[in-house]
Amino acid sequence: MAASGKTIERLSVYRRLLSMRTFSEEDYVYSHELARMVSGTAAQVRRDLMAIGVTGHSKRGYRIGPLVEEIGTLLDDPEGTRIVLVGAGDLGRAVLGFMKGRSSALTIVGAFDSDPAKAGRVVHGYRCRSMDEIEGVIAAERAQVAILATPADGAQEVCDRLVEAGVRGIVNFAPAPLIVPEAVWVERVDIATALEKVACLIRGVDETTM
Amino acid sequence: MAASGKTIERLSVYRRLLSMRTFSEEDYVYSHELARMVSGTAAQVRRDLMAIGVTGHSKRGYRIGPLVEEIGTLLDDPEGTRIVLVGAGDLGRAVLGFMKGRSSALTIVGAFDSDPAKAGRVVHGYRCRSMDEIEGVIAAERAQVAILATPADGAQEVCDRLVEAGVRGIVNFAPAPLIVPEAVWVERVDIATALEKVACLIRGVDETTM
DNA sequence: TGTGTGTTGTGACTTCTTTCACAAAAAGGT
DNA sequence: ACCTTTTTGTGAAAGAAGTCACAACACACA
Ligand SMILES: NC(=O)c1ccc[n+]([C@@H]2O[C@H](COP(=O)([O-])OP(=O)(O)OC[C@H]3O[C@@H](n4cnc5c(N)ncnc54)[C@H](O)[C@@H]3O)[C@@H](O)[C@H]2O)c1
Ligand SMILES: NC(=O)c1ccc[n+]([C@@H]2O[C@H](COP(=O)([O-])OP(=O)(O)OC[C@H]3O[C@@H](n4cnc5c(N)ncnc54)[C@H](O)[C@@H]3O)[C@@H](O)[C@H]2O)c1
Repeated sequence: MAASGKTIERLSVYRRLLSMRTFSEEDYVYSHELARMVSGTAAQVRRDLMAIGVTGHSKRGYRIGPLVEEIGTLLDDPEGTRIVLVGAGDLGRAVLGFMKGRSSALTIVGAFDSDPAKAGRVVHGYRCRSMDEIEGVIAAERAQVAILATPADGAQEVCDRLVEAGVRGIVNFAPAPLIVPEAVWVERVDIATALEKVACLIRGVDETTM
Repeated sequence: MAASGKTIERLSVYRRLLSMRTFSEEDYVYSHELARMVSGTAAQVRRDLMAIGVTGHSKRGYRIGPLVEEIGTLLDDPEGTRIVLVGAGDLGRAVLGFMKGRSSALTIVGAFDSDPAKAGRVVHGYRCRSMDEIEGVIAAERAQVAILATPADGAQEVCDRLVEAGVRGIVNFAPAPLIVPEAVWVERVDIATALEKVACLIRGVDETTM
């Protein structure tokens, strides 16, 4: 029942890929089909599904409905996850557009920016608020997670405020170190690193095939 | 000398963190300082640096200048990496803004969008072009890498064109499977997965401390 | 009923990654 | 000159992740 970080990531992807196409009550999927979608192996998919106790049928595969539901019981907080976004620049706008209209366990409960010109503006349906309000909103909404999309300068300071206000997980887009207490989880999303990795790996495909 | 994917990612981060602050010819950094910045361990940092043959000094640490340079010889293609961006929506704009003005081994050589209304528009200094031109630009510029920032629908089709035109690495933001030949490297960047992972991990911190 | 085919579930194995732990090196003080 | 402190470099151990291989099962069709 204990799923590792890697498994959690893949389960999230399986679910999204399955949810994208409509399926009926009696649709099944094979481990090798999921594997192909994520460029993995069938054995790995079966291990992942084993980790959350999902069981399939020989010769038919896994029933999609229960599979999606079971992934949900692992990934989704039954009380919902409430998220604040800090930094309503280009990237913040993209994230808001992306989150908009997803009926899911993840809800944006506030978008914040330090720029007074941004306060009050509505971005993709979310009203941008002043940073002064952020502690209040986090407390009132009991937000557990923050998306940090400010420039690197000042990211640590914003981070400290978020943690102090009760946030326990941060998705960090800023290319800054972010020092946090142990109880807080930081997930770095780094486009520059992704590009550099790809650029590096496509040279020398022979060695380091990973 | 063979660096794994994980090591490459961390080296990229070390370099960026070091490059952010100015340093003089004789500045040194300790493995534990780098470790703190990436929430890792000193031993791991030393292993990473060992992988690229960088050597430090007892009691003084690693000389920053040569370290940054040596990371560069691993990560950077000496001929430069030329990148095309497909999908000049919110996310594409954010990426263009992010890439703009970085004097680095990574260069955006074209931005493309299927929306005729977008063609000709200039985004963060990059002129958005019609999809008709993409094969020509990839060939003329010898672009090796693409950033895919279109909706999931049609992502596979765009991907096929990119691969056919000669692209060998793709950073994929679209929540779509992307089936590619073995010789092409796809790096998925997935905000939804990052959020779900954080949301999942901050519950149950006791178990699965990874 | 029996045979053939294709898939799951999983123990065992392999490979990759991280951590541990300590000798050796360098610097500073006395 | 010697001792103390701090840090590197790395072999060895531990741990995590991924792969293999195959028994067990389910279905199809004769
Ligand atoms: N755009 C990308 O693809 C990309 C990729 C990786 C990382 N990033 C990073 O994400 C961050 C945001 O990128 P962007 O393109 O949206 O930049 P941006 O300049 O368009 O937006 C930044 C926003 O943050 C606000 N801000 C600045 N300081 C703040 C503070 N202390 N508190 C609250 N809000 C503050 C600004 O007012 C602005 O609206 C940057 O750190 C960037 O390096 C961006
Ligand atoms: N915004 C985010 O934070 C985020 C996060 C994860 C994934 N994504 C994904 O990134 C993609 C882009 O997001 P966005 O917010 O920029 O969306 P968007 O709708 O703002 O932009 C998409 C752009 O792609 C263009 N486009 C559509 N089909 C195309 C095609 N076949 N060829 C070329 N261009 C095409 C559209 O004209 C539009 O300009 C989406 O797949 C989204 O799911 C976004």
